[in-house]
Amino acid sequence: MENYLSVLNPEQRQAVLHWGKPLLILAGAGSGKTRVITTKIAYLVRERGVDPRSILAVTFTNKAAREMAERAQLIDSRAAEAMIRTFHSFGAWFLRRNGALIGLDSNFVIYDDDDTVTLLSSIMPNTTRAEAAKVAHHIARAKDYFLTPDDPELALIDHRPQFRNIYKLYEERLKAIGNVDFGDLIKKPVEILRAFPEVRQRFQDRFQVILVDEYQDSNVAQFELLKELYTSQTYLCVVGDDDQSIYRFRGAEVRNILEFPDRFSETDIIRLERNYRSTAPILAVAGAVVDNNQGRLGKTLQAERGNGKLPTLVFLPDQETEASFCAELIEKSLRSRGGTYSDWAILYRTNAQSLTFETELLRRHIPYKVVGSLKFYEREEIKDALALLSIMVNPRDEIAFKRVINKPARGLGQVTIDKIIEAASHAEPASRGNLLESCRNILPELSKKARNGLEGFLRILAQSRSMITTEGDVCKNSSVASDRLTAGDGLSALIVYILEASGIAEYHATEDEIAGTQRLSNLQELANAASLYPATEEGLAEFLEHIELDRSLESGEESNDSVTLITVHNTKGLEFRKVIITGLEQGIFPRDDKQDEDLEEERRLFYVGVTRAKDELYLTTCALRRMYGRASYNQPSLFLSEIPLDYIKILGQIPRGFKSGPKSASICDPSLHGAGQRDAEDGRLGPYARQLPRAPRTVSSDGLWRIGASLFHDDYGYGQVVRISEGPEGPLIEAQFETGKQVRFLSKYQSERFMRIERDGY
DNA sequence: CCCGTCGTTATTTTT
DNA sequence: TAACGACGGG
Repeated sequence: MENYLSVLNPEQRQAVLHWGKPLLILAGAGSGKTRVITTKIAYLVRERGVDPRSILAVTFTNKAAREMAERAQLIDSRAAEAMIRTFHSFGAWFLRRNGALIGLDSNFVIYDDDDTVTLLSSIMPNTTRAEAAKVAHHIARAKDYFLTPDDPELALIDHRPQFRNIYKLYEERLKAIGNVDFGDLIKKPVEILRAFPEVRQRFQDRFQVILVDEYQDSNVAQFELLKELYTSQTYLCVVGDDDQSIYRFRGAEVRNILEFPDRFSETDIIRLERNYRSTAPILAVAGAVVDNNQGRLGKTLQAERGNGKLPTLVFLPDQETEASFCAELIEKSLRSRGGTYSDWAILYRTNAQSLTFETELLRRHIPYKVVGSLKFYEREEIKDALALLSIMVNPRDEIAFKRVINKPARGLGQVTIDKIIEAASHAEPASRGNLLESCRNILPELSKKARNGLEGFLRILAQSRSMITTEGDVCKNSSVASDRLTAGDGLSALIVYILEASGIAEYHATEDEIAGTQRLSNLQELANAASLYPATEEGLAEFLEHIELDRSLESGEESNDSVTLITVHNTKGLEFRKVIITGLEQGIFPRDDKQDEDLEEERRLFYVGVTRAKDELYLTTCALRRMYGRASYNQPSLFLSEIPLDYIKILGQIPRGFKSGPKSASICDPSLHGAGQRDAEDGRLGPYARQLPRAPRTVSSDGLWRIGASLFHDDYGYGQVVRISEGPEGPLIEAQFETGKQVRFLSKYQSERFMRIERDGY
């Protein structure tokens, strides 16, 4: 392990060894960012004598947090004691310990977006769920931007005067219930740190080192959290890539990273620009497009892997042809050049686009998997099961209560349920809001049928409770007559019991029979997942928190070889040997309502997609697309026109009016581009202009080509070099093929695709 | 209680 | 277009 620093390149090593002033590491795609962070954690513990418990490393995904912890521990096992968590998991950890200061019980349950919408619906009677969802979205954004209901800036999120009141009401209800939403996991800790200096002091003393990964995705509230934890004694290091900030619509604030050097004085900046993932032509395309963004710190990726295949841009008539083109491309490639299905990923902007690909791949028996569409925890049966568990943890959870109190039907109508909730809200302070207690009190008033049903429900919950307050295996003695589900260890036995006894299992088993669904097996899967947790109060709370905060499903069936269908957003952090980015049309990607900052974000999204590719990149665009039952003729994506023509190989019919990017050598040479009308628009052409125009050459400056030289190309057949010019990217070769195709390519990007068949004398 | 039909409604989604 | 939820007839 003494050599763990020697595997780093100079910039990486500099980033690892850096200490003192705040540090911003601008880590380009594929530049070994994770290696740097993990090595840095280990280095701090090992060489700088930093107590691992004083290190706080925050990420955005559980996957990233896990990977970071694992890899740091591989270098130094003491790193296990560092606090490596997601922002939200850190917030939950903080609130369980300090929430009491603002009247939050430690047994809170974390509401997901769906629960939030349900709660809002109950606050806003006579509104549709869609409307409630919109308000919920706005409240979530407000929290992301650290705005309270009385903040004047709230109008920037939702200008309607009643929004403020609804938000306030929502906060009151959430507080009465004793639960929190995702936004609270960040916002409330900040409020506590601000209101209680002694708490702030404690945390500032504890965390001497703060590392933040994917900093470009942080929101305003998260920035505020960092500010509260930060002192001049703290070593703060953030890592990110402004070009990969793609979650603005969820409150991510790219300015956090852009303005980091302004917010923390004397910031050092280290750029990691060596890319170990993609070949040069792929990075050239990525760079050419993202360079059109104004709001960026700027960096240029260097391809450590060197040259490779030129990316291909394909013009297609419609989405069916697009799907069959992709399928054929994959099949042909596998046949002629080998490789596996899992080398391939088909990327699209919106989930709806996956359908055509699925149909086509299915038809051709090409194995595929759709990433991200599995919404396991949003399924009705799973939400039912979680609601039962939530009530056990927090008997004030009215959303969970309403969900399962009359499911399956126990003869409890809307009126009775409202009465129970109403009574609970007026109870003595000690049991205020406690719905189970309220149920007990109301029993005498009910009809026989309703009373029996409710008594049965309470008995089941009481029995479940007895299973977790006592030690260990008592659970297995309490099994129910039926055996739809199989109980495993620990908490799974409790879940199986409560699902069977409550009738939820039966309810969904019936549903399975009718609709041929897999609900029971989903419930079984949930129970299985719980077997890792002890059947104790803490185990149950931990299980629920884990589920709320980590919804990525690690399904065990990842081993089979298949093509990946995935939205561009979902590809972040992933890589594939061969990537096809589809639907590159104006209106789809980018959506045509996007302007300014939103357009720049779409461009970053395109950049993310392109930089996923290791070896081969294909871009497809359709003239006609049917969406939502409407056919529309779309222009090729703006981003395609930002790619210099000589950076790509083009297949299919180029629509008239399509122009390639302005910054390549080709566009700089007026003789190649008639009017060169873009030049005037683009001020950045200035520096290049001085190199132009240049006299036509007969021999390229690198000596590889001369006019008249013969060459061969896989797709275009035989041809001749007709023009040679020198651009800022080196010699630019223009060739005329027998098929009539005229192609321009940069000499330095010539691959095996442009084969010289007559050796020049140079 | 079950099934068919109509109407609605469609970005992206780490937590 | 197509998928899903709400509602009403049998």
